[in-house]
Amino acid sequence: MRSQASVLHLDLDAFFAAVEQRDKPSLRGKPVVVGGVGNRGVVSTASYEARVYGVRSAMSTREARSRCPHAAFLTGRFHAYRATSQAVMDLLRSCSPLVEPLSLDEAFVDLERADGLDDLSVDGVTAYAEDLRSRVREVTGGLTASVGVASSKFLAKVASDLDKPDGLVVVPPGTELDLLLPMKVSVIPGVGPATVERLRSVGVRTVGDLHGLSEDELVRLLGKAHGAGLHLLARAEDDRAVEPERETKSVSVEGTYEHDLTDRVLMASLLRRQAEDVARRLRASGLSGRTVTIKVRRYDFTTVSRSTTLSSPTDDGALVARLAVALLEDLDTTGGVRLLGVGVSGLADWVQDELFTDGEPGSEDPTEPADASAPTGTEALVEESGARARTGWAPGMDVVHAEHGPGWVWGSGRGVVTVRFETAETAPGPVRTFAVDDPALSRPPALT
DNA sequence: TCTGGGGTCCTAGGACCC
DNA sequence: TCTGGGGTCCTAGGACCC
Repeated sequence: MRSQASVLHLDLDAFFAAVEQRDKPSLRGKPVVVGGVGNRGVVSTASYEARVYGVRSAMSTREARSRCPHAAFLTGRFHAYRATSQAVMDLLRSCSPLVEPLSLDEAFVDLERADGLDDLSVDGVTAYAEDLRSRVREVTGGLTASVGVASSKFLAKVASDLDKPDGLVVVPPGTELDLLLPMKVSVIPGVGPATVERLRSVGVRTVGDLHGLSEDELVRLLGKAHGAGLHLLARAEDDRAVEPERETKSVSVEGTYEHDLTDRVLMASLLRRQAEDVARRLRASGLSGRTVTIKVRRYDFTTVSRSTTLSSPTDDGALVARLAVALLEDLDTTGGVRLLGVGVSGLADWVQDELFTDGEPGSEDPTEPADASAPTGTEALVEESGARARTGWAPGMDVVHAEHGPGWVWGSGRGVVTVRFETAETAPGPVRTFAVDDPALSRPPALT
Protein backbone atom coordinates (compact mmCIF):
# COMPACT_ATOMS: atom_id res chain seq x y z
CA MET A 1 0.00 0.00 0.00
CA ARG A 2 1.37 3.39 -1.01
CA SER A 3 1.14 6.59 0.96
CA GLN A 4 -0.61 8.32 -1.94
CA ALA A 5 -3.54 7.37 -4.16
CA SER A 6 -1.44 6.67 -7.24
CA VAL A 7 -2.93 3.50 -8.74
CA LEU A 8 -5.74 4.03 -11.20
CA HIS A 9 -8.15 1.34 -12.39
CA LEU A 10 -10.25 2.01 -15.47
CA ASP A 11 -13.21 -0.09 -16.55
CA LEU A 12 -15.21 0.62 -19.71
CA ASP A 13 -18.94 0.44 -18.93
CA ALA A 14 -20.91 -2.47 -20.47
CA PHE A 15 -18.17 -2.47 -23.07
CA PHE A 16 -19.37 -4.82 -25.84
CA ALA A 17 -22.94 -3.53 -25.66
CA ALA A 18 -21.73 0.08 -25.62
CA VAL A 19 -19.72 -0.46 -28.81
CA GLU A 20 -22.82 -1.90 -30.49
CA GLN A 21 -24.92 1.07 -29.40
CA ARG A 22 -22.27 3.48 -30.62
CA ASP A 23 -22.10 1.82 -34.04
CA LYS A 24 -25.88 1.30 -34.45
CA PRO A 25 -27.75 4.39 -33.34
CA SER A 26 -31.07 2.54 -33.46
CA LEU A 27 -29.90 0.53 -30.45
CA ARG A 28 -29.18 3.55 -28.26
CA GLY A 29 -31.35 3.71 -25.18
CA LYS A 30 -32.55 0.16 -25.79
CA PRO A 31 -31.72 -3.13 -24.10
CA VAL A 32 -28.82 -4.84 -25.89
CA VAL A 33 -27.41 -8.25 -25.04
CA VAL A 34 -24.10 -9.41 -26.54
CA GLY A 35 -23.21 -13.07 -26.32
CA GLY A 36 -23.94 -16.49 -27.74
CA VAL A 37 -27.28 -16.46 -29.50
CA GLY A 38 -27.71 -20.23 -29.87
CA ASN A 39 -29.54 -22.54 -27.52
CA ARG A 40 -26.43 -22.99 -25.44
CA GLY A 41 -25.26 -19.40 -25.51
CA VAL A 42 -24.54 -17.21 -22.52
CA VAL A 43 -24.52 -13.46 -22.06
CA SER A 44 -21.16 -11.68 -22.33
CA THR A 45 -22.42 -8.17 -21.71
CA ALA A 46 -25.82 -6.61 -21.14
CA SER A 47 -26.43 -2.89 -21.65
CA TYR A 48 -27.69 -1.03 -18.60
CA GLU A 49 -31.13 -0.91 -20.21
CA ALA A 50 -31.12 -4.73 -20.27
CA ARG A 51 -29.80 -4.99 -16.71
CA VAL A 52 -33.02 -3.31 -15.54
CA TYR A 53 -34.74 -6.57 -16.48
CA GLY A 54 -32.27 -8.62 -14.50
CA VAL A 55 -30.10 -9.68 -17.43
CA ARG A 56 -26.55 -10.33 -16.28
CA SER A 57 -23.22 -11.50 -17.64
CA ALA A 58 -22.78 -15.29 -17.66
CA MET A 59 -26.55 -15.85 -17.60
CA SER A 60 -27.79 -18.26 -20.26
CA THR A 61 -29.14 -16.48 -23.30
CA ARG A 62 -32.29 -18.53 -22.94
CA GLU A 63 -32.95 -16.99 -19.55
CA ALA A 64 -32.01 -13.53 -20.78
CA ARG A 65 -34.56 -13.88 -23.58
CA SER A 66 -37.27 -14.82 -21.16
CA ARG A 67 -36.44 -11.86 -18.91
CA CYS A 68 -36.16 -9.34 -21.70
CA PRO A 69 -37.68 -10.66 -24.94
CA HIS A 70 -37.59 -7.29 -26.68
CA ALA A 71 -33.82 -6.83 -26.25
CA ALA A 72 -31.52 -6.94 -29.27
CA PHE A 73 -29.49 -10.15 -29.05
CA LEU A 74 -26.18 -9.85 -30.86
CA THR A 75 -23.13 -12.03 -31.34
CA GLY A 76 -19.87 -10.26 -30.66
CA ARG A 77 -17.94 -8.22 -33.24
CA PHE A 78 -14.57 -8.73 -31.68
CA HIS A 79 -12.54 -6.82 -34.24
CA ALA A 80 -14.57 -3.70 -33.34
CA TYR A 81 -14.05 -4.32 -29.62
CA ARG A 82 -10.33 -4.87 -30.13
CA ALA A 83 -9.95 -1.69 -32.16
CA THR A 84 -11.77 0.39 -29.54
CA SER A 85 -9.81 -1.24 -26.75
CA GLN A 86 -6.59 -0.46 -28.57
CA ALA A 87 -7.53 3.22 -28.80
CA VAL A 88 -8.11 3.34 -25.05
CA MET A 89 -4.92 1.46 -24.19
CA ASP A 90 -2.95 3.79 -26.48
CA LEU A 91 -4.44 6.76 -24.67
CA LEU A 92 -3.53 5.27 -21.28
CA ARG A 93 0.02 4.56 -22.46
CA SER A 94 0.34 8.15 -23.54
CA CYS A 95 -0.38 9.06 -19.89
CA SER A 96 1.99 6.64 -18.17
CA PRO A 97 4.54 4.06 -19.28
CA LEU A 98 3.14 1.69 -16.67
CA VAL A 99 -0.19 0.40 -18.01
CA GLU A 100 -1.38 -3.13 -17.25
CA PRO A 101 -4.33 -4.27 -19.37
CA LEU A 102 -6.44 -6.91 -17.62
CA SER A 103 -8.79 -7.55 -20.53
CA LEU A 104 -10.20 -5.62 -23.50
CA ASP A 105 -12.12 -3.29 -21.20
CA GLU A 106 -9.97 -2.91 -18.09
CA ALA A 107 -6.54 -1.67 -17.14
CA PHE A 108 -4.42 -0.42 -14.28
CA VAL A 109 -2.36 2.75 -14.70
CA ASP A 110 0.46 3.72 -12.38
CA LEU A 111 0.07 7.44 -11.72
CA GLU A 112 3.42 7.67 -9.97
CA ARG A 113 4.92 7.61 -13.45
CA ALA A 114 2.19 9.64 -15.15
CA ASP A 115 3.18 12.38 -17.53
CA GLY A 116 2.33 15.89 -16.32
CA LEU A 117 0.99 14.82 -12.95
CA ASP A 118 3.14 15.81 -10.03
CA ASP A 119 0.36 16.58 -7.58
CA LEU A 120 -0.70 13.21 -6.23
CA SER A 121 -3.04 14.70 -3.65
CA VAL A 122 -6.67 13.60 -3.68
CA ASP A 123 -7.62 16.79 -5.50
CA GLY A 124 -4.76 16.39 -7.95
CA VAL A 125 -5.60 12.80 -8.94
CA THR A 126 -9.32 13.59 -9.02
CA ALA A 127 -8.81 16.30 -11.61
CA TYR A 128 -6.44 14.09 -13.58
CA ALA A 129 -8.87 11.16 -13.60
CA GLU A 130 -11.81 13.32 -14.65
CA ASP A 131 -9.76 14.64 -17.54
CA LEU A 132 -8.78 11.09 -18.47
CA ARG A 133 -12.41 9.98 -18.47
CA SER A 134 -13.40 12.71 -20.88
CA ARG A 135 -10.51 11.83 -23.16
CA VAL A 136 -11.67 8.21 -23.14
CA ARG A 137 -15.05 9.48 -24.32
CA GLU A 138 -13.32 11.34 -27.13
CA VAL A 139 -11.14 8.52 -28.42
CA THR A 140 -13.92 5.94 -28.25
CA GLY A 141 -16.66 7.98 -29.86
CA GLY A 142 -18.66 8.40 -26.69
CA LEU A 143 -18.03 5.36 -24.49
CA THR A 144 -18.00 5.96 -20.75
CA ALA A 145 -15.52 4.59 -18.25
CA SER A 146 -15.68 4.07 -14.51
CA VAL A 147 -12.49 4.83 -12.67
CA GLY A 148 -11.11 4.14 -9.22
CA VAL A 149 -7.96 5.66 -7.77
CA ALA A 150 -6.37 4.42 -4.57
CA SER A 151 -3.17 3.45 -2.85
CA SER A 152 -3.11 -0.09 -4.28
CA LYS A 153 -4.39 -2.18 -7.17
CA PHE A 154 -6.89 -3.89 -4.92
CA LEU A 155 -8.46 -0.69 -3.61
CA ALA A 156 -8.42 0.98 -7.02
CA LYS A 157 -10.36 -1.92 -8.47
CA VAL A 158 -12.84 -1.94 -5.61
CA ALA A 159 -13.24 1.82 -6.02
CA SER A 160 -13.93 1.73 -9.76
CA ASP A 161 -16.90 -0.50 -9.04
CA LEU A 162 -18.53 1.82 -6.52
CA ASP A 163 -20.06 4.40 -8.83
CA LYS A 164 -20.80 2.56 -12.06
CA PRO A 165 -21.49 3.51 -14.75
CA ASP A 166 -19.60 6.65 -15.68
CA GLY A 167 -18.28 7.27 -12.18
CA LEU A 168 -15.08 8.21 -10.40
CA VAL A 169 -14.12 7.26 -6.86
CA VAL A 170 -10.87 8.30 -5.23
CA VAL A 171 -10.06 6.61 -1.93
CA PRO A 172 -8.16 9.04 0.31
CA PRO A 173 -5.06 7.37 1.75
CA GLY A 174 -5.69 6.32 5.32
CA THR A 175 -9.39 5.60 4.79
CA GLU A 176 -8.97 2.23 3.06
CA LEU A 177 -10.13 0.09 5.96
CA ASP A 178 -13.13 2.33 6.68
CA LEU A 179 -14.29 1.58 3.15
CA LEU A 180 -13.39 -2.08 3.13
CA LEU A 181 -14.39 -3.54 6.47
CA PRO A 182 -18.18 -3.25 6.06
CA MET A 183 -18.12 -4.76 2.56
CA LYS A 184 -19.01 -8.34 1.69
CA VAL A 185 -16.03 -10.67 1.25
CA SER A 186 -17.02 -11.17 -2.37
CA VAL A 187 -15.66 -7.70 -3.24
CA ILE A 188 -12.20 -9.19 -2.96
CA PRO A 189 -10.99 -10.32 -6.38
CA GLY A 190 -10.43 -14.07 -6.15
CA VAL A 191 -13.30 -14.63 -3.76
CA GLY A 192 -15.93 -16.42 -5.81
CA PRO A 193 -18.89 -18.63 -4.90
CA ALA A 194 -16.80 -21.52 -3.54
CA THR A 195 -14.74 -19.29 -1.25
CA VAL A 196 -17.78 -17.30 -0.12
CA GLU A 197 -19.39 -20.58 0.93
CA ARG A 198 -16.31 -21.79 2.79
CA LEU A 199 -16.02 -18.50 4.62
CA ARG A 200 -19.75 -18.46 5.38
CA SER A 201 -19.36 -21.89 6.98
CA VAL A 202 -17.11 -20.32 9.62
CA GLY A 203 -19.31 -17.28 10.07
CA VAL A 204 -17.40 -14.88 7.86
CA ARG A 205 -19.48 -12.62 5.63
CA THR A 206 -17.74 -9.25 5.58
CA VAL A 207 -14.16 -8.14 5.18
CA GLY A 208 -14.40 -7.09 8.83
CA ASP A 209 -15.28 -10.67 9.80
CA LEU A 210 -12.31 -11.85 7.75
CA HIS A 211 -10.12 -9.55 9.80
CA GLY A 212 -10.93 -11.66 12.85
CA LEU A 213 -9.30 -14.81 11.42
CA SER A 214 -5.63 -15.54 11.86
CA GLU A 215 -3.47 -16.29 8.84
CA ASP A 216 -3.12 -19.90 10.05
CA GLU A 217 -6.88 -20.34 10.17
CA LEU A 218 -7.29 -18.92 6.68
CA VAL A 219 -4.52 -21.10 5.27
CA ARG A 220 -6.12 -24.17 6.83
CA LEU A 221 -9.49 -23.20 5.35
CA LEU A 222 -8.44 -22.06 1.87
CA GLY A 223 -4.92 -23.33 1.22
CA LYS A 224 -1.57 -21.65 1.41
CA ALA A 225 -1.64 -19.11 -1.40
CA HIS A 226 -5.27 -18.11 -1.20
CA GLY A 227 -5.34 -18.01 2.61
CA ALA A 228 -2.22 -15.91 2.94
CA GLY A 229 -3.40 -13.62 0.14
CA LEU A 230 -6.78 -12.98 1.73
CA HIS A 231 -5.20 -12.36 5.10
CA LEU A 232 -3.24 -9.50 3.53
CA LEU A 233 -6.07 -8.11 1.42
CA ALA A 234 -8.44 -8.03 4.39
CA ARG A 235 -5.95 -5.59 5.92
CA ALA A 236 -5.74 -3.58 2.69
CA GLU A 237 -2.13 -4.72 2.43
CA ASP A 238 -1.31 -4.94 -1.25
CA ASP A 239 2.06 -4.06 -2.74
CA ARG A 240 1.58 -5.60 -6.16
CA ALA A 241 3.20 -3.50 -8.86
CA VAL A 242 1.51 -2.40 -12.06
CA GLU A 243 3.05 -4.81 -14.57
CA PRO A 244 3.06 -3.58 -18.15
CA GLU A 245 4.44 -6.77 -19.72
CA ARG A 246 2.64 -10.00 -19.03
CA GLU A 247 3.66 -13.07 -20.94
CA THR A 248 1.14 -15.33 -22.57
CA LYS A 249 1.09 -18.69 -20.80
CA SER A 250 -1.25 -20.69 -23.01
CA VAL A 251 -3.29 -20.54 -26.19
CA SER A 252 -6.50 -22.50 -26.59
CA VAL A 253 -9.61 -22.93 -28.67
CA GLU A 254 -12.79 -24.59 -27.52
CA GLY A 255 -16.32 -24.95 -28.72
CA THR A 256 -19.67 -25.98 -27.33
CA TYR A 257 -21.88 -27.67 -29.87
CA GLU A 258 -25.57 -27.15 -30.34
CA HIS A 259 -26.17 -30.89 -30.07
CA ASP A 260 -24.06 -33.34 -28.12
CA LEU A 261 -21.49 -35.15 -30.25
CA THR A 262 -21.46 -38.93 -30.29
CA ASP A 263 -19.51 -39.64 -33.46
CA ARG A 264 -15.84 -40.13 -32.60
CA VAL A 265 -14.74 -39.55 -36.17
CA LEU A 266 -16.48 -36.20 -36.13
CA MET A 267 -14.96 -35.36 -32.76
CA ALA A 268 -11.52 -36.14 -34.14
CA SER A 269 -12.03 -33.88 -37.13
CA LEU A 270 -13.31 -31.02 -34.98
CA LEU A 271 -10.32 -31.44 -32.71
CA ARG A 272 -7.99 -31.34 -35.69
CA ARG A 273 -9.53 -28.10 -36.90
CA GLN A 274 -9.17 -26.56 -33.43
CA ALA A 275 -5.56 -27.71 -33.26
CA GLU A 276 -4.83 -25.98 -36.57
CA ASP A 277 -6.45 -22.80 -35.23
CA VAL A 278 -4.35 -22.92 -32.07
CA ALA A 279 -1.18 -23.47 -34.07
CA ARG A 280 -2.04 -20.62 -36.41
CA ARG A 281 -2.44 -18.31 -33.44
CA LEU A 282 0.84 -19.53 -31.96
CA ARG A 283 2.65 -18.79 -35.21
CA ALA A 284 0.98 -15.38 -35.49
CA SER A 285 2.39 -14.52 -32.06
CA GLY A 286 5.78 -16.09 -32.67
CA LEU A 287 5.14 -18.66 -29.96
CA SER A 288 5.40 -22.41 -29.65
CA GLY A 289 4.63 -24.77 -26.82
CA ARG A 290 5.49 -28.18 -25.41
CA THR A 291 2.27 -29.27 -23.72
CA VAL A 292 -0.85 -30.14 -25.70
CA THR A 293 -4.07 -30.44 -23.71
CA ILE A 294 -7.51 -31.47 -24.81
CA LYS A 295 -10.65 -30.66 -22.88
CA VAL A 296 -13.86 -32.64 -23.06
CA ARG A 297 -17.12 -31.66 -21.42
CA ARG A 298 -19.56 -34.51 -21.39
CA TYR A 299 -23.34 -34.42 -21.75
CA ASP A 300 -23.66 -34.23 -17.95
CA PHE A 301 -21.26 -31.28 -17.73
CA THR A 302 -18.48 -33.31 -16.16
CA THR A 303 -15.24 -31.96 -17.59
CA VAL A 304 -12.01 -33.85 -18.11
CA SER A 305 -8.69 -32.95 -19.62
CA ARG A 306 -5.78 -34.97 -20.94
CA SER A 307 -2.37 -33.64 -21.78
CA THR A 308 0.97 -34.72 -23.13
CA THR A 309 4.29 -32.92 -23.15
CA LEU A 310 6.78 -32.89 -26.00
CA SER A 311 10.51 -32.70 -25.53
CA SER A 312 10.64 -29.47 -27.50
CA PRO A 313 8.13 -26.76 -28.39
CA THR A 314 6.05 -26.86 -31.54
CA ASP A 315 3.76 -24.58 -33.52
CA ASP A 316 2.99 -27.26 -36.08
CA GLY A 317 -0.75 -27.68 -36.51
CA ALA A 318 -0.47 -31.20 -37.88
CA LEU A 319 1.53 -32.34 -34.88
CA VAL A 320 -0.77 -30.64 -32.37
CA ALA A 321 -3.70 -32.21 -34.21
CA ARG A 322 -2.24 -35.71 -34.10
CA LEU A 323 -1.50 -35.46 -30.41
CA ALA A 324 -4.93 -34.03 -29.66
CA VAL A 325 -6.71 -36.78 -31.53
CA ALA A 326 -4.55 -39.40 -29.86
CA LEU A 327 -5.41 -38.01 -26.43
CA LEU A 328 -9.09 -38.31 -27.26
CA GLU A 329 -8.60 -42.04 -27.86
CA ASP A 330 -8.18 -42.62 -24.15
CA LEU A 331 -11.39 -40.90 -23.17
CA ASP A 332 -14.79 -42.42 -22.67
CA THR A 333 -17.32 -40.30 -24.53
CA THR A 334 -20.31 -42.53 -23.97
CA GLY A 335 -23.44 -40.46 -23.64
CA GLY A 336 -22.16 -37.62 -25.77
CA VAL A 337 -19.91 -34.60 -25.59
CA ARG A 338 -21.05 -30.97 -25.49
CA LEU A 339 -17.66 -29.27 -25.61
CA LEU A 340 -14.31 -30.01 -27.17
CA GLY A 341 -11.18 -27.94 -26.82
CA VAL A 342 -7.46 -27.93 -27.59
CA GLY A 343 -4.79 -25.87 -25.92
CA VAL A 344 -1.04 -25.49 -25.97
CA SER A 345 0.94 -24.38 -22.93
CA GLY A 346 4.52 -24.46 -21.76
CA LEU A 347 5.18 -21.68 -24.23
CA ALA A 348 8.53 -20.53 -25.49
CA ASP A 349 9.14 -17.68 -27.88
CA TRP A 350 11.16 -19.87 -30.18
CA VAL A 351 10.58 -22.97 -32.26
CA GLN A 352 13.05 -25.77 -32.56
CA ASP A 353 13.61 -26.41 -36.25
CA GLU A 354 14.19 -30.08 -36.00
CA LEU A 355 13.93 -32.68 -33.34
CA PHE A 356 17.10 -34.20 -31.97
CA THR A 357 19.47 -31.55 -33.20
CA ASP A 358 20.59 -30.56 -29.74
CA GLY A 359 22.47 -33.68 -28.75
CA GLU A 360 25.72 -33.59 -26.90
CA PRO A 361 28.67 -32.42 -28.91
CA GLY A 362 30.27 -35.36 -30.65
CA SER A 363 27.24 -37.57 -30.59
CA GLU A 364 26.31 -39.05 -33.93
CA ASP A 365 23.70 -37.32 -36.01
CA PRO A 366 20.51 -38.79 -34.66
CA THR A 367 18.60 -38.07 -37.84
CA GLU A 368 20.95 -40.25 -39.85
CA PRO A 369 19.36 -43.47 -41.05
CA ALA A 370 20.30 -46.32 -38.75
CA ASP A 371 22.08 -49.54 -39.68
CA ALA A 372 19.68 -51.46 -41.90
CA SER A 373 20.64 -54.84 -40.54
CA ALA A 374 19.66 -54.06 -36.99
CA PRO A 375 16.29 -53.19 -35.57
CA THR A 376 16.20 -49.45 -35.87
CA GLY A 377 14.82 -46.36 -34.35
CA THR A 378 11.69 -46.40 -32.35
CA GLU A 379 10.65 -49.83 -33.48
CA ALA A 380 13.77 -51.22 -31.90
CA LEU A 381 13.19 -49.18 -28.82
CA VAL A 382 9.67 -50.45 -28.49
CA GLU A 383 10.69 -53.98 -29.32
CA GLU A 384 13.72 -54.25 -27.14
CA SER A 385 12.57 -52.33 -24.15
CA GLY A 386 9.73 -54.76 -23.73
CA ALA A 387 7.43 -51.80 -23.78
CA ARG A 388 5.33 -53.10 -26.61
CA ALA A 389 2.70 -54.61 -24.37
CA ARG A 390 2.31 -51.35 -22.56
CA THR A 391 2.08 -49.18 -25.64
CA GLY A 392 -1.01 -50.53 -27.28
CA TRP A 393 0.99 -51.53 -30.30
CA ALA A 394 -0.64 -54.10 -32.53
CA PRO A 395 0.42 -55.69 -35.77
CA GLY A 396 -0.22 -53.36 -38.70
CA MET A 397 0.49 -50.24 -36.70
CA ASP A 398 3.34 -48.09 -37.84
CA VAL A 399 5.24 -45.81 -35.61
CA VAL A 400 4.60 -42.36 -37.04
CA HIS A 401 6.05 -40.17 -34.39
CA ALA A 402 8.47 -40.65 -31.57
CA GLU A 403 10.47 -38.40 -29.41
CA HIS A 404 12.33 -38.24 -26.16
CA GLY A 405 10.69 -37.04 -23.06
CA PRO A 406 12.42 -34.77 -20.58
CA GLY A 407 15.28 -36.38 -18.76
CA TRP A 408 16.53 -38.39 -21.69
CA VAL A 409 20.20 -38.99 -21.21
CA TRP A 410 22.11 -39.04 -24.44
CA GLY A 411 23.98 -42.24 -24.98
CA SER A 412 22.57 -43.89 -21.90
CA GLY A 413 19.47 -45.50 -23.32
CA ARG A 414 17.67 -44.21 -20.29
CA GLY A 415 14.73 -41.89 -20.14
CA VAL A 416 11.21 -41.40 -21.28
CA VAL A 417 9.99 -41.83 -24.81
CA THR A 418 6.70 -40.82 -26.35
CA VAL A 419 5.54 -42.83 -29.30
CA ARG A 420 2.51 -42.49 -31.47
CA PHE A 421 1.24 -45.40 -33.51
CA GLU A 422 -0.90 -45.34 -36.55
CA THR A 423 -2.44 -48.09 -38.55
CA ALA A 424 -1.61 -48.01 -42.21
CA GLU A 425 -5.08 -47.38 -43.50
CA THR A 426 -7.11 -45.79 -40.77
CA ALA A 427 -7.18 -43.28 -38.00
CA PRO A 428 -4.33 -42.28 -35.71
CA GLY A 429 -3.61 -44.65 -32.90
CA PRO A 430 -2.67 -44.01 -29.31
CA VAL A 431 0.18 -41.99 -27.97
CA ARG A 432 2.05 -43.71 -25.21
CA THR A 433 4.73 -42.47 -22.95
CA PHE A 434 6.90 -45.08 -21.37
CA ALA A 435 10.13 -45.33 -19.51
CA VAL A 436 13.13 -46.95 -21.07
CA ASP A 437 16.17 -48.06 -19.15
CA ASP A 438 18.47 -50.11 -21.30
CA PRO A 439 22.07 -49.08 -21.95
CA ALA A 440 22.01 -51.09 -25.17
CA LEU A 441 19.58 -48.60 -26.62
CA SER A 442 21.97 -45.74 -26.95
CA ARG A 443 20.48 -44.50 -30.17
CA PRO A 444 17.60 -42.08 -30.09
CA PRO A 445 14.52 -43.21 -31.97
CA ALA A 446 14.43 -42.05 -35.54
CA LEU A 447 11.46 -40.28 -36.94
CA THR A 448 9.70 -42.35 -39.53
C1' DT B 1 -33.75 -28.17 -23.39
C1' DC B 2 -29.87 -24.92 -17.63
C1' DT B 3 -24.62 -23.70 -17.47
C1' DG B 4 -19.49 -19.58 -23.39
C1' DG B 5 -14.74 -18.77 -24.43
C1' DG B 6 -10.29 -17.20 -23.39
C1' DG B 7 -7.42 -17.04 -20.01
C1' DT B 8 -4.62 -17.23 -14.99
C1' DC B 9 -3.23 -19.36 -10.78
C1' DC B 10 -3.16 -23.02 -7.34
C1' DT B 11 -3.08 -27.79 -5.43
C1' DA B 12 -1.98 -32.55 -4.94
C1' DG B 13 0.15 -36.72 -6.11
C1' DG B 14 3.64 -39.35 -8.44
C1' DA B 15 8.09 -39.84 -10.77
C1' DC B 16 12.62 -38.90 -10.56
C1' DC B 17 17.01 -36.91 -9.11
C1' DC B 18 20.50 -35.61 -5.84
C1' DT C 1 20.68 -52.18 3.75
C1' DC C 2 17.51 -48.86 5.18
C1' DT C 3 15.79 -44.39 5.68
C1' DG C 4 14.77 -39.66 4.11
C1' DG C 5 14.23 -35.00 2.54
C1' DG C 6 14.10 -31.35 -0.87
C1' DG C 7 13.47 -29.80 -5.55
C1' DT C 8 11.58 -30.12 -10.15
C1' DC C 9 8.64 -31.69 -13.68
C1' DC C 10 4.38 -33.55 -15.18
C1' DT C 11 -0.69 -34.48 -15.01
C1' DA C 12 -5.48 -33.59 -13.67
C1' DG C 13 -8.72 -30.91 -11.68
C1' DG C 14 -10.76 -26.80 -9.68
C1' DA C 15 -11.60 -21.84 -8.59
C1' DC C 16 -11.76 -17.65 -10.50
C1' DC C 17 -11.79 -13.46 -13.71
C1' DC C 18 -13.72 -10.69 -17.67
